[in-house]
Amino acid sequence: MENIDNIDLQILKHLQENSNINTKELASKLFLTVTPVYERIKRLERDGYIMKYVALLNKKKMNLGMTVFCNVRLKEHAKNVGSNFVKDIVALPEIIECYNIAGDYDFMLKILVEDMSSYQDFVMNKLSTIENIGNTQSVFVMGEIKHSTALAI
Amino acid sequence: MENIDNIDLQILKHLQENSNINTKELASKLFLTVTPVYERIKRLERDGYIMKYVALLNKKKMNLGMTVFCNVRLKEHAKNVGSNFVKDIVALPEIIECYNIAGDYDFMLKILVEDMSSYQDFVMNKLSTIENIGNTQSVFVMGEIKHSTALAI
DNA sequence: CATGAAATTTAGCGCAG
DNA sequence: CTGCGCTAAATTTCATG
Repeated sequence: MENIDNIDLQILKHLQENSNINTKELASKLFLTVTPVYERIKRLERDGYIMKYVALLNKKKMNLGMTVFCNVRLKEHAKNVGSNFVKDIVALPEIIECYNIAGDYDFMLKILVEDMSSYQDFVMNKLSTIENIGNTQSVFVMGEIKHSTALAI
Repeated sequence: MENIDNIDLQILKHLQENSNINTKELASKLFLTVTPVYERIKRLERDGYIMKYVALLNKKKMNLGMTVFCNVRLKEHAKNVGSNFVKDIVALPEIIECYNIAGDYDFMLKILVEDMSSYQDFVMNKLSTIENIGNTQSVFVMGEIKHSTALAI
């Protein structure tokens, strides 16, 4: 963030919204030629400001229209117990995100499934088989108001 | 999901992880030539399976290292009141995600800020100025275990 | 699925602040 | 001496047969 100027920020803003924009078009938006834009993008990638380029899919179309946040409390909090839990969590593809949180629960999971019965199956046959889970609380998403992958920069 | 076969799924899987892979390389992974892969990608874009292509940035590097989930309860639940709230929420760039949820609270917000004092500033000077917010509960993220934009397909 | 033209990416080189 | 513009080769995209 030290060695990154306003032009870099403009580039990042655009690439966050659409990474398939070509260098020429991006350059014209910034009133530059392709070379500086190309070199800046490469530098931003090299220096780790840009992590990766991905395609975002339509959840509904992929039959994953149901989102549930699941708060999890562990039984024990020994270090190895927590890391075993983490290893199991990472292996479950339905779990899109997992955070270690402060407050009443230890972890919050974001889970994507097709419908309620898939969620039931997930909880009964996958989540519950993970050792050391104390109790859980499911928060069902009724509507997605805003969902951005773009950072406010 | 009806008119989409296993090859399409393989393509989507790869593009979810790295959308900058070129058609030639993707084709060789799938033991195909570039033409069918190219045409399938275009079809998946046209049919809305692929929503957009984006660059994912490094939060820490962009000085947005702190994640907070904020549960919000409204005072009133009249329809126009809720939609005003939604309009205000969408306008705040710190709010990366917003869900209408079932349970004790009405909405859950995912907020990205630099540090605790930025969060205090956000709550005091931005969130609190939104009309009709009853009460809020902040859940601080201590660690990000898993964070994927890729759907499990 | 192969081919080839068009566009874009990528790299080298010279110039200005 | 860093950053920009120009030019040209390599690569990729994309329409046609």
